[in-house]
Amino acid sequence: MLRLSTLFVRTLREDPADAEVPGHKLLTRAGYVRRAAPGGFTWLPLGWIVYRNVERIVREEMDAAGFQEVHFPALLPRAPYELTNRWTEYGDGLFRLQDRRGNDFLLAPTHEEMFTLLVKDLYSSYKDLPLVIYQIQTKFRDEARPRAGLLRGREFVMKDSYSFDIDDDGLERSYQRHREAYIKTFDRLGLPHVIVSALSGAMGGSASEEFLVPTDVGEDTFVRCPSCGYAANVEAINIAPPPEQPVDGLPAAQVHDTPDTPTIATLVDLLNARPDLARADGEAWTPAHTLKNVVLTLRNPDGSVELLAVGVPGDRDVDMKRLEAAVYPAEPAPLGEAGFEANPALVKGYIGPEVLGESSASGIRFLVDPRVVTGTSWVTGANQPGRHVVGLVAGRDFTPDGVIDVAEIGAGDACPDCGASVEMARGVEMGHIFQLGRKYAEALGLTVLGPDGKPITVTMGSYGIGVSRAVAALAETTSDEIGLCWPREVAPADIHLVIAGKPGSDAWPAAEQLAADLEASGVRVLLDDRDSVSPGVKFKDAELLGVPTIVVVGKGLADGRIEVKDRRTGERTDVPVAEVADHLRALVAAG
RNA sequence: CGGGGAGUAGCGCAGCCUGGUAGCGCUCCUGCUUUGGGAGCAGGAGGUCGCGGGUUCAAAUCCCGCCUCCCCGACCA
Repeated sequence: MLRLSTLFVRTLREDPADAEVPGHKLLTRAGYVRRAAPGGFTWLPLGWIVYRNVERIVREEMDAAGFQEVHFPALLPRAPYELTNRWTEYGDGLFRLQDRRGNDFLLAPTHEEMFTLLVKDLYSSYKDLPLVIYQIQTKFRDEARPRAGLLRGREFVMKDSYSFDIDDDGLERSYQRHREAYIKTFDRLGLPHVIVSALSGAMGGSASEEFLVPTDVGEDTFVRCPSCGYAANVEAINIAPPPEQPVDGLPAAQVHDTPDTPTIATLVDLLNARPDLARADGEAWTPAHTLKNVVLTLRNPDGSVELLAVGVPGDRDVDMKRLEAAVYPAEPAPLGEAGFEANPALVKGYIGPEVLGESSASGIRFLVDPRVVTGTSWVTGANQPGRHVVGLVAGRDFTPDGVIDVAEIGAGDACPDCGASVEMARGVEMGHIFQLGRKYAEALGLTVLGPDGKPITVTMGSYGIGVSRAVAALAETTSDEIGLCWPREVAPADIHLVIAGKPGSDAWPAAEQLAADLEASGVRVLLDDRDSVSPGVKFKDAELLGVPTIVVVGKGLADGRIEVKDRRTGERTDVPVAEVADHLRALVAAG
């Protein structure tokens, strides 16, 4: 039994100044966590109970799925990460340190290498597979900017599991087992979630899905189709290209003077103001009729830098996150003034396809949005200051080097599957299941002997759940204006029992007896037995702390009644004293 | 990495412009009163004013440097 008279907790009346998101404010005000370092948090007793409940649920569901728990050090030597090149590839996000002899170590951001090497160490036959092992371990990432409290720290707890199979079918089965286990896990945690298509990325592999918890404070943006159920991270969505059109009969491209049109908006205004440039179909010009060509630098992991030109319809901007994802592991950056000076063929504000492309004079690789299909006609830069070309037709007047799908996605865009309008929403990435493939097995030499005595390279999957982050996500999604509001299975207690009578009154022994009765039958009780604290304070604290059921022993006792209040709905029920214990046991059993 | 804002008691803030005994609310402690919606009265505790340097008779306050935290941004040609 937890007693508020002795519990190590202090609730705050005011919001902490360094907290921004609602869940973080409440976790701090309710005395669940304290910030201890930039991106690092101390768990207080109530928070730690909730954390361990979340961890227990995750562990139980992993075990139920037949996965086996192991535990690696968080402090690892450099060598394994050198073998996969991640010592350097991970960049500034990796915490590196040295021991007293100057040997390099790291605080692990993930453990693919260690899992792979462990299996290589112990297993050598196809008969040993499939295998899934997991751990629940503190991870370290040197985030450039920790934010939103526990949601994005530099030290956090993650459950990561890895599957090992001899072929793609086996990998698919391991993947599906995780998918099902994750759905059960999130349902039990009481976390609303959306499964979205995610990037398989440059890591290879065919399938990747994220479990997102929808909330405005999430840092991932995803699209959802209300019509067919399609859902995808904006980084992973592939838009459906329009059909190609015949180029025959389209008017020839013409270059026009377009003074004072440094932006798309001014260009469109000018086009519409010029009768001689009226569109053949009689419609007004819109930004969607223009082709905007953005030149970027790409820095490769080996340090080399190349240029890339991206052509997108003028009504859309390049989405930086989608671009980063599309060119990973290279890092994109704007060209900048120096870049324009170094490439005189590029006329700022008037870049057109003629000077772009690997076979052009500039040699700059030129990739276009999927909407720029053969037969589409565009207004775009004429590579001279103050001039644009009208009627430049893809497939006739220019041929890009390829397609890149990095334009911004917006609400109302067509669903790639069914064509209906999609919705946009934000979410927190709570889980990620991912078919890794053979990248790590190849890099680290993980093979097993097959039935024919020949080595088979193992294929792997990796699957994560943010455990500490789940506590924050729960605080974010289940709380309200007055406080936290935990799902029962993760709550620090089942019953928050408030003694609202005067010290020395009947309420005290009655509440003590009820608490003891409940505890004896396995119901977890948080008893507010503080004297010299007014009932008002106790009620406010009960609402703030977020235990799902609040029981008040007070003035109703004179009539033989005890008040039972549902934290979420606020609904109050008066229950006769003789029945209240059974009533509460039934509530708890019902979840 | 760029731009803003901030750092003064455990928490939230004022004071700084115009240099001169460091303040308010909450919390905490003592006593009395109070006990169904963040109580009242009285008394009290609690400070390296982020760090370092400088100017000055005198610096929370002015000047220089640094550190840290929070927010926004990171492309729009």
